[in-house]
Amino acid sequence: MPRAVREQQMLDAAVETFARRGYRAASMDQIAELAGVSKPLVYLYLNSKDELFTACIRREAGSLVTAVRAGVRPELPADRQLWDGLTAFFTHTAEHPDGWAVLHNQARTHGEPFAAEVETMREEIVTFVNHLIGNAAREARCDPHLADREVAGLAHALIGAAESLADWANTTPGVSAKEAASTLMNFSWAGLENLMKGERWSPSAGR
Amino acid sequence: MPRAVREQQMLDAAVETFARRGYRAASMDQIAELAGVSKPLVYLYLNSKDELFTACIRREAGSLVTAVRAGVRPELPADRQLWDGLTAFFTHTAEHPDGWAVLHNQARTHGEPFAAEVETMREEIVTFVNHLIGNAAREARCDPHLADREVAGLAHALIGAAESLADWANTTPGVSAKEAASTLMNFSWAGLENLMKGERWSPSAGR
Amino acid sequence: MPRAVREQQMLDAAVETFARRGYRAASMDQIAELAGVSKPLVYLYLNSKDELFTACIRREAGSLVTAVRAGVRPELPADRQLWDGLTAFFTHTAEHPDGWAVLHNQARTHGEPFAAEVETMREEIVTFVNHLIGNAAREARCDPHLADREVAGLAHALIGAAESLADWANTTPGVSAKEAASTLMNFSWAGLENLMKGERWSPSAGR
Amino acid sequence: MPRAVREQQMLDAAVETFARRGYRAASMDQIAELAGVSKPLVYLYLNSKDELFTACIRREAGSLVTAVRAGVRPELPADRQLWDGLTAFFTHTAEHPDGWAVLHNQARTHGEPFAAEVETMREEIVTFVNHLIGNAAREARCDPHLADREVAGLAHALIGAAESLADWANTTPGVSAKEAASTLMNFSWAGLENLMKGERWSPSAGR
DNA sequence: CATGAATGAGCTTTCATTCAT
DNA sequence: AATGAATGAAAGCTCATTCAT
Repeated sequence: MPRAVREQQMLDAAVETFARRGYRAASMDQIAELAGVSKPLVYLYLNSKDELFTACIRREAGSLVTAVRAGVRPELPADRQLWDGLTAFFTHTAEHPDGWAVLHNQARTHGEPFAAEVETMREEIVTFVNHLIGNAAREARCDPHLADREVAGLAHALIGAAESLADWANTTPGVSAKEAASTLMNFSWAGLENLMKGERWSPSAGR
Repeated sequence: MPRAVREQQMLDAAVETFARRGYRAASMDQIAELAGVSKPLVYLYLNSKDELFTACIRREAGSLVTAVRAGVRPELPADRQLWDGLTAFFTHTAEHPDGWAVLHNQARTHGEPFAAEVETMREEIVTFVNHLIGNAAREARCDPHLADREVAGLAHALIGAAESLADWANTTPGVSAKEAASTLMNFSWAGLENLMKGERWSPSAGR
Repeated sequence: MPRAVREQQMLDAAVETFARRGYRAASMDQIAELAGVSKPLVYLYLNSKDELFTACIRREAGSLVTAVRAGVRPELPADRQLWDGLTAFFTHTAEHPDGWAVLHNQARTHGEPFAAEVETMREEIVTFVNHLIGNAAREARCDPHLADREVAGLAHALIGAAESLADWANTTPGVSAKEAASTLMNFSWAGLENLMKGERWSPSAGR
Repeated sequence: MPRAVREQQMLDAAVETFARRGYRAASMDQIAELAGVSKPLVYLYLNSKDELFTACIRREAGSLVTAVRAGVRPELPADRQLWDGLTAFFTHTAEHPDGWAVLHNQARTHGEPFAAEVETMREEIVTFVNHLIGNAAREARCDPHLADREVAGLAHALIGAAESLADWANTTPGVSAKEAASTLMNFSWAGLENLMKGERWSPSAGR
C-alpha cells in the first residue's frame, strides 16, 4: 500500500483518537491499532506523537478554512457573506466532529506549539471579520469609528459564539447547520450593524 | 493544622498545577510538593486524582457562579442585569485565571465525567439567560415567541462569546473587565432585543 | 529497609550487570531484578541509567584509588612504592573483577561523560607515577632530564601494561596478584631506572 | 558495481559507525545510509549485525597484523625487530583510528564471540614476542629460563602498554608514531633484556 | 540486483496508588 | 495526623530483521 494512502489512514485514526481521548490520554498503540498498522510504522511516517498531533491539527485546520472560504462569495453583501461563512462553518464542523474537537478542545489546551498552530487559523478568521465590518460600513456609507482593538474583541466574541454553537449543535440531536447559523445571525448581526452606525449600549443609558 | 485548611491548600496547588500542565501532565507528586504536604496525605483527603480534579472543578465553578450571582440584582432592568453579570464574570475570570483555565480549558477536554461537571454550571447560566429574556420581553410588553431550543442556542452563543472574550482579555495586555463586558454588550444586546420584539434576520431579506 | 542500604544493593547489581553485559546491553529490568527491587525504585533512587552508570563508575574508581593509596607508604624507596602500589592494584582488581571490568572495559567506551569520569582516576595515577620517578631520581642523585610529555607517555605505558595484566590475571586461572605485580616490576623497573640515569635505547645504536 | 566493492564500502561505513557510536548504539540504518545503500542489501551481503561486526573485526585485525608483519624483518636483531614492529603498529593505529577503536574499544567489550575474535590477534603477538625473547636469548648466548606463563604475562604487559600508548598518541596532539615507539622501547627493552639474562627485581632486594 | 513497506520485541522512563510505621 | 518506602501498569520510542516486488 502506497505511503500517501497509509498516512491519511493514520491521520484519520489519530484525529478520531485524539478527539475522543484527548492528546495525552490517546496512546500511540490505540492510534496504530485503529489505523490497522503497527506502531513502528506510525513513527516511521510521522516521527513522534507531537508531530503526529501537529499534522492532525494542520490537516483539520486547512480543511475547515478551505470549506469556509469556498462558501463565501466576496461580491455579495456583508451580511450575506457572514451568513454563508457561518453556514459553511457549521456544516463542516457537523460533518467532521472529530476534526473540530481536535481543533477546538485539544489543540488549544496542550501547550504553545499546538495552540499557536490553531491561533493562525483564528487570526485568519479575525481578518475576515475585520474586512466584513469594514466593507459593510462602506456599503452603508457610514463611518464605523471602530478601533482595531474593538474589532478584535468583536471577532473573538463572534468566533467564541460560533465555536460554542458548533459544540452545541454537535451534541444536541436535531440541530442543523442552518439552524445554528440562523441563531448566530440573529444573535450577532443586529449588534454589528448598530456598531457600524456608531450606536452603542452604555450602562448609564440602559435600554 | 486543621483538615479544612490543608484541603484548601491542596486544592490551590491542584488548580494551579492542572491549569499550567493540563490534567494528564500534572502529576500527583507535583501537586503534593506545591501544596507542601506528602503524597499519601493528598490521597487520604482527596482519594484519587479524578476526585481531586472533580473537587477543583466544583470549587472553581461554585466560586464563579457565586461571584456572578452576587453581581446581579434581579430588581433591575434586564439589560442592566446582563451588564452586571458580564462585568462580574470578566472580573472573576481575570482575578482567577488558573481557576478559569481549569474550567474552560481542562475540564471540558478530559472526558465525560468532568465535562458533565462543567455542564451543570453552564445550565445554570442558560436558566439565567432564559429568565432574562423572559423578563425583558414582559417588560417590553411583547411576546417573544422564542422556543426553548432557540433560547438554549442563544445562551450557548452568549456563553461562548463570553468565554472567548475572557481568554482574550486574560491574554491581551490592558484589556479590562469593563472593556470586555462593554464589547459583549454592544455585540449581543441589540440582537437579543430584536429577538424579543420578534424581529429576525433572514437570508432572503438581507440587510 | 533504609535507603542507603538499598542503594548499595542496587549499585552492586548494576556493577555486576554492566560488567557482564555492557552498558547498552544491560537493561534496567535485569539490574532491578538482580537487586531484588522493582524498577521504579531504581529510578527513584538513581534517576536514570546514565546516572546509575556514573554512580557505579565513581564508586568503583574511588574504591580502587583508595585501595592503591592505602597500599603505598611514601617514606619507602621508589621501587618499593611501585611494588606495593602494583600489588594493591592487582589485589583489588582480582577481588573486584566486575568493578574493574566496568572501569576498564565499559566506562571508557561509552562516550565522553563516562570516559571523563575514568580519566580523572587515570590522571591521579599519572601524577603518582610522576612523583615516583621524580623522587627515585632524586634518591639516586641523578638528573633524569625527563620532559613532562615523556613522563606522561611512560605513565600511560605503565598503566596500560597494568590494565592489560589485570585482565590477564582475572581471566587466566592460577595467576596471583603477586605474580602479576612481579611480572610488571620485572618488565618495567629496569627501563624506568635506565631513564632516570639518562640511558636510552635508540634505533641506530641497537642493543 | 561488483559485490566485492560494495561489501568493502559497507565495511568502511560499519567500522566508522561502530567506532563512533559503539556496537549497540550503532544502528543498521545509520550504517546503510553511510554506505549509500539500502538496508536489505546490507543484510543480503552480511547477514546480520553480529556477522557484520565480526567481519569488521576480522578485516581490521588482519589489516593491523599484516602491517606489523610487513614492518618486521626476521633477520635483524631482536631489539630492532621490536622497534620496527612497534613503529609499524603505532603508524597503523594512527592512520586507522576507527579500525583501532573497533578492535580496542568495542570488540573486547561486547561479549565472548567478539572478544575471542580479537584474542586470536593478541595470541599472534604473544607468539611474536615469544620468538623475540627466545631469539634474543640465543643471540646473547644465555638461557633465559622463562616459563611459558611468564612470557605470556610479559606479552600482555607489552601489548597493554602499546595499546595504551596508541590511544594516548591518537588523542594527544603532536605525538608521532616514532615518539610512541621510542617511549615504549625505552620503557620495555631494558626489562626484557634483564629477564633474558636471568636478572630479576625482587621486593626484598630493593633497588 | 535492489528496495519500499512493514513489524515483533524490547528499551527507558513515568505515574497513580498503597502500606507499614 | 502524616510519611518513607515501594510497585504494577503502561507509555513513547527504537531497532534488527523480513518479504513482496
